[in-house]
Amino acid sequence: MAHVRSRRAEASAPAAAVQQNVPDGPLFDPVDRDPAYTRVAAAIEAKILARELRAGDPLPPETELAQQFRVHRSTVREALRRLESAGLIKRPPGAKRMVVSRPAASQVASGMRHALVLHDVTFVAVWEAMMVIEPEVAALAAVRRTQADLSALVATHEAFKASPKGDPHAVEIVARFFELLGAAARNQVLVLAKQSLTRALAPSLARMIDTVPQARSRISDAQKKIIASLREKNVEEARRWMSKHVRDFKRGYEVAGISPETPISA
Amino acid sequence: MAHVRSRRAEASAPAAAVQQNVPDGPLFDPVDRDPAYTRVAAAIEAKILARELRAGDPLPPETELAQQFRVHRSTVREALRRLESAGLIKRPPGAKRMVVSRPAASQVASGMRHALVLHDVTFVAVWEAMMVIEPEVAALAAVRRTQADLSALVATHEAFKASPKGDPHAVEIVARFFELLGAAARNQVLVLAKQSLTRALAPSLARMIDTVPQARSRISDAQKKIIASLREKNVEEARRWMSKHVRDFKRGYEVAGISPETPISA
DNA sequence: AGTTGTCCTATTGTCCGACAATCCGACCAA
DNA sequence: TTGGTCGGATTGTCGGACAATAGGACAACT
Repeated sequence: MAHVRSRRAEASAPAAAVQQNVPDGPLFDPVDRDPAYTRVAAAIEAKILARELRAGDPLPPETELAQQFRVHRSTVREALRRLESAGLIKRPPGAKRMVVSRPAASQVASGMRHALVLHDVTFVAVWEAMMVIEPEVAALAAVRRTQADLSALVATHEAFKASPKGDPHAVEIVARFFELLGAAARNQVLVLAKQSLTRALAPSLARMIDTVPQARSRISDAQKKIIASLREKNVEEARRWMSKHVRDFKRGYEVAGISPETPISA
Repeated sequence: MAHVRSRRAEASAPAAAVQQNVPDGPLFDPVDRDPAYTRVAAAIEAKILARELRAGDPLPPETELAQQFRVHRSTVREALRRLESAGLIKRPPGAKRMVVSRPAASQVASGMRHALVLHDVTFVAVWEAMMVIEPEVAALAAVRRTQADLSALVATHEAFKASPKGDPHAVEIVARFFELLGAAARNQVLVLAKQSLTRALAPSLARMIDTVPQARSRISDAQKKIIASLREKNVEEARRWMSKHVRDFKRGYEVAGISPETPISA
């Protein structure tokens, strides 16, 4: 395995190219100089996106990859961390080799949550997005829901009603209700987007529910009405009640004295 | 720096713990055994999300991190690749040290695109999501747009009209139009979601525009109408025209003879 | 004064080589 | 069938090394 000690040559060749007067813009483009681990990662990523490597396929062992790419194993490993974090590969619990995988919804959601948090996105911004998406999801769900969807929603609704007063779990149940609704809407894209929003909102929502006494009953009521609308496949009602439901969140914040400009917390 | 050769001890201690009969659920939780690079990454990530490390702050040099965490530099580097791919840290072009950063919108979008592609999400699914989001974004934009937003939109619209027939660039201009609209709506969350959708749709959209002769003029027309609605701050019209605009995309696909079930391509 | 060349140091990118822990399958004993 | 034991394959981690580059300081040149 030959040492790679030729970066200078690689970099200076283009810079020494013919020079001419060019009216506008920079004369040269910045020369490509991404590290090997980036290229290795990109190469593997490309094969995955092109389906040459399918989800579930085991990746060749690190040593072999190193030989093929003509880089050191450490370099390969850095590339693998890249892909791992992107959710393109993962290690099944208790397995040795890495396998190709499809990014889990939760992974995408958490990526978006990070972005929202670090960009100081406020509660209203997320809420506004929910106001846009959720009612339409409910409408879709009213059309497409199966019996199984209904049962799952009912079960979750019951779980919420049964959850004790100060239960920190309650928010998770609310979140699950939203997720099930997304599933019933049969649209993976919206599910992904929704999930990100719910997850981002969850922590502050928890505070709100604990603070506002009426919150629990209002939520429970809305859930009941939404389920009923879905059962009757009443699109308009589903949309309307979900709208109300989400709007209530903001009201809850106001009642709790939390500013709408509160940034999403980590 | 001491070698760490004690994984067995660490792992078997809990497994050797007291055993008792427990009625339900597994007797033991799976023992934590994530590799060091994961923990290092998690530790740094936590500090970033907690704002102890702010965007722009330079990360300590790898050697120093290695000393602090008591791990080898290679291990630190693997952790850094993780964070890098998550967009939490990056290297400013031509800099040496890594700096803390906030995940760029484009990064989140490309993550979601990967997910959509690998989950075989179809064109209709993305289109449906656009039908949900875009009209509302247009409505918001009609309320919040500034003069500058209008100018930018107009400029892009002109660019689209001016783009030559077979220009593969045209789609990018269409995408930009959508992005500007998102910016005008002043909601970062929706911008993020939108961007993912547009990006995911772009490649197949390109094929459609090239195939369907009327596509260009219809798009141009819709853009004009949308801009006009924003100018007048006419919320209803904005929503209506955007709805039409997006609906047209699907029509274009039908005319082009592309199945709505076509999966999003890479 | 502005440009260019030289030298140093801090830090990254990459490599080499090594070894313990673990997984896996095969093979054997009870 | 169930429960050891054994060897090979592969990962996680480490120590250690060196070239390449960024950034700064400072002298030399025009």
